[in-house]
Amino acid sequence: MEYSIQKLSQMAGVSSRTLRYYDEIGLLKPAGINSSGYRVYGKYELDRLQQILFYRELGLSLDGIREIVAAPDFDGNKALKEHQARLLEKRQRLDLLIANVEKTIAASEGRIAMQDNEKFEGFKQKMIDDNEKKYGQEARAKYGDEKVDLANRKIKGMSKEQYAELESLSNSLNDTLKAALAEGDPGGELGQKAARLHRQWLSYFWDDYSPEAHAGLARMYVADERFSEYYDQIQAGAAEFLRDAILIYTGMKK
Amino acid sequence: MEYSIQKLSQMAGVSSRTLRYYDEIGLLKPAGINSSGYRVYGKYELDRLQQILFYRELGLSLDGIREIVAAPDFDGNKALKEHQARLLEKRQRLDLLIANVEKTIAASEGRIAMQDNEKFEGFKQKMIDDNEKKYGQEARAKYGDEKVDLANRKIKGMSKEQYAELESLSNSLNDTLKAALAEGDPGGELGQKAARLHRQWLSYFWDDYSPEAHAGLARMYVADERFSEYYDQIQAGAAEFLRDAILIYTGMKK
DNA sequence: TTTGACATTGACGTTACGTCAAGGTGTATA
DNA sequence: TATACACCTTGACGTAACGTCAATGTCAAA
Repeated sequence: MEYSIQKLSQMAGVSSRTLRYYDEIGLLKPAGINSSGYRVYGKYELDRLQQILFYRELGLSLDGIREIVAAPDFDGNKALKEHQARLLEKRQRLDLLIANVEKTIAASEGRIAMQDNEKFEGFKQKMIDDNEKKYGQEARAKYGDEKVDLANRKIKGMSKEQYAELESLSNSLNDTLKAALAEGDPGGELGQKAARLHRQWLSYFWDDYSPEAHAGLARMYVADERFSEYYDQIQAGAAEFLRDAILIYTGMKK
Repeated sequence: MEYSIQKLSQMAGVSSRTLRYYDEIGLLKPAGINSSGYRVYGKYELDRLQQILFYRELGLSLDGIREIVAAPDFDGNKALKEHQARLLEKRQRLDLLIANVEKTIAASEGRIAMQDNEKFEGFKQKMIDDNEKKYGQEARAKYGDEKVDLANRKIKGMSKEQYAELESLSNSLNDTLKAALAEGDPGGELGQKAARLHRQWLSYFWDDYSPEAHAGLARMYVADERFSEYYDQIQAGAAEFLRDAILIYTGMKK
């Protein structure tokens, strides 16, 4: 059972260059060298190559693989579980992507109203803006980078289901806000419901809710045109109304 | 709405180096350069960057992305559907990986019999060997490289479901073969069932079935110790028995 | 005035190989 | 026996998509 470099490469489905490379970096040395200087591989090397390729398929770096297959006290189970977790995360992200692509296709085929898609874009934009408002520039120093990154990861790592929840939540918020505007009282039942929904919506991005931060954001909604524009497109004066509702909800006013 | 390179990078979640690189390769040029030589980006660039990142997430190369976002007559729908197909494939592969990892973990925790895992290894090995027998060396010239590669891709690209089917199929084959051995007649009902199952199993790897090739493989099962070893571990003489059954099934004998 | 954050270009490093180039080896065939 | 041809070797440069210095300039705040 002796294999030339090419035979082994064909069996395993890799290039012979790959095998030379693995030899070079000490990941898989041939069993020996024959009189002509050719690499000779045996059954052991085939097994080991399969192991290597297994881990490679899992997305590990060759360095990582070397550590794994070389270490005598290697806790394969632990590493595998860690990797499984990573794979599941990856699939979640992939599912989100697929949902997005599907949505984009559907939108461009006119199966769903284009407005929906615009809203999607708008929200995505607002997420980033909100986040930047709270954690941007000045706040970055205050809260530390980990928190910013955490929030960003939160948005990015959202599953399809989470995203759908978020979307229906923001729909409720919009509807409630409209109804509350008709009622006319930010401190009224509907106004306070809107504020509560807004808090729920916020909790998707912030780990640590505080009335102060919430109220601060509400004030920004009016001060910053990017936000007031967004809410006022629902109805004129909506940004101000929502601000007042939140200020009352958080106990900052009246 | 003017953004510095860093602001834009933070909003979009990429590094400023990335933006410089995109400028360098002409993928995303800043809106302008200010008096200090700083890059200045605007709303248009933000939108475009999000588009770029969207496609990047889908796994496209920057070159590919440039083509898409640069072409004015670009058929977005067609490209999107292609991407969707690619994504779905990717998820299939991921599912297979996850299933494999799960299996490996389960095996190492003793939740499933280790033999199952060994069988898995054995089968994978045998797939490669079978394939090499049919398409290796001498046959490679005859059948052409595309066919070899096609078969290899077939094995690698198998979905979890397909793999499960394949496995249950080989289980049936083993059971039938055992029963047929007890019956003792390769031409009998059970022997012929085994041959039929073997043909089905083969069809997972070969696109073009022919009785000649099938019979050829059956002869190899006895001639080559790698195969006879595998089948004889089911029961002594199994390889020979299977060969005879296949020869009868393909009309090459009696 | 100095500090510190931010910007610039330039250039080398990284991973996991692909792809020549220049040459030696082994064997089937004219 | 010559030669064609597939296979092997090492060496070295190329690739993608940035990361990571280095050296230097800009700008606002203390």
